[in-house]
Amino acid sequence: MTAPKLIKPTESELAILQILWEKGMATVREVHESLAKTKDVGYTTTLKLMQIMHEKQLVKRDDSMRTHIYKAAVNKEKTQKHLLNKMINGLFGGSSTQLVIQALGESRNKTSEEDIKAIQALLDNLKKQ
Amino acid sequence: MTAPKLIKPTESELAILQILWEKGMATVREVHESLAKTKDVGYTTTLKLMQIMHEKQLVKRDDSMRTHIYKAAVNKEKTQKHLLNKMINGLFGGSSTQLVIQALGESRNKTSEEDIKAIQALLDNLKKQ
DNA sequence: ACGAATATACGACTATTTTCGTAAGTTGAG
DNA sequence: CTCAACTTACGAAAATAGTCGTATATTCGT
Repeated sequence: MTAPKLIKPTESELAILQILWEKGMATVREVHESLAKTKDVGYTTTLKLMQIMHEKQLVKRDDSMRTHIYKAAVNKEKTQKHLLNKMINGLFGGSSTQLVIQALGESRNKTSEEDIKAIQALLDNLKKQ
Repeated sequence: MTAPKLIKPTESELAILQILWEKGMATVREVHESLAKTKDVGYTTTLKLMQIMHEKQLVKRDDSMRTHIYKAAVNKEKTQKHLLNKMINGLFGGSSTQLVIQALGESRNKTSEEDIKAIQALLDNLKKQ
């Protein structure tokens, strides 16, 4: 049992997970530099956050070297699904399609050909039922 | 200026807004009974929360009677959009379609004929561009 | 070898959110 | 009228989240 049952990252933790998912693995410094682009925060704050995440088992780390290497310990898709479900239940009365409708309305501009095809495929699949 | 610029209800506040959106208007007692169905919380807790929400302008109230009547002061769709965007940016790398794909995969069962049509229409619209 | 730069650990302070006890006023049944 | 039930207001404790200063250790360039 390595991963936590209930995935409940805070907002800051999510920002860090985001970066780790993208990079695969990273040092505190790397994560911090990335964070610092959009948020004004001290290095030790990032460090502390990542240490807490380690305690909570949200991230794994290799501390065999002086500079520790971190990686996400929770699955990206699982986490997305989990939080998406929470939002669907908490904000869209349990209707995932209601959320989809809102979200599609949201994508004013950049919806790629492939994305549309992917959605169409899912939709066709739903139609069959 | 009645409504707050930035809509940032907490989780508990969201639960209350949810109820107010559904009921239209309600007393603290009504909201509390509704909340109490799924969460074990004291009456004065609900009351306090609603008072805070009033300060924050998240709800309006008619206090001309002893028992005050509350109603949501923020628009449901606006709030949904706002939080959806936050999730899209914070968890789906800014890609709303990525979220849609996840969400559609989520709707295992209950996707009504109408819902599918609505989504199809939006999709057709996107295709044209 | 020495000092600057950089790393982790850790405690503590701040802020926010959630919780509820208690006080005090109002209402309504009998 | 009187008391029990109910209401709002308020303060403050408890829980959670985010912040960073400082101590200490390690590394590296010169």
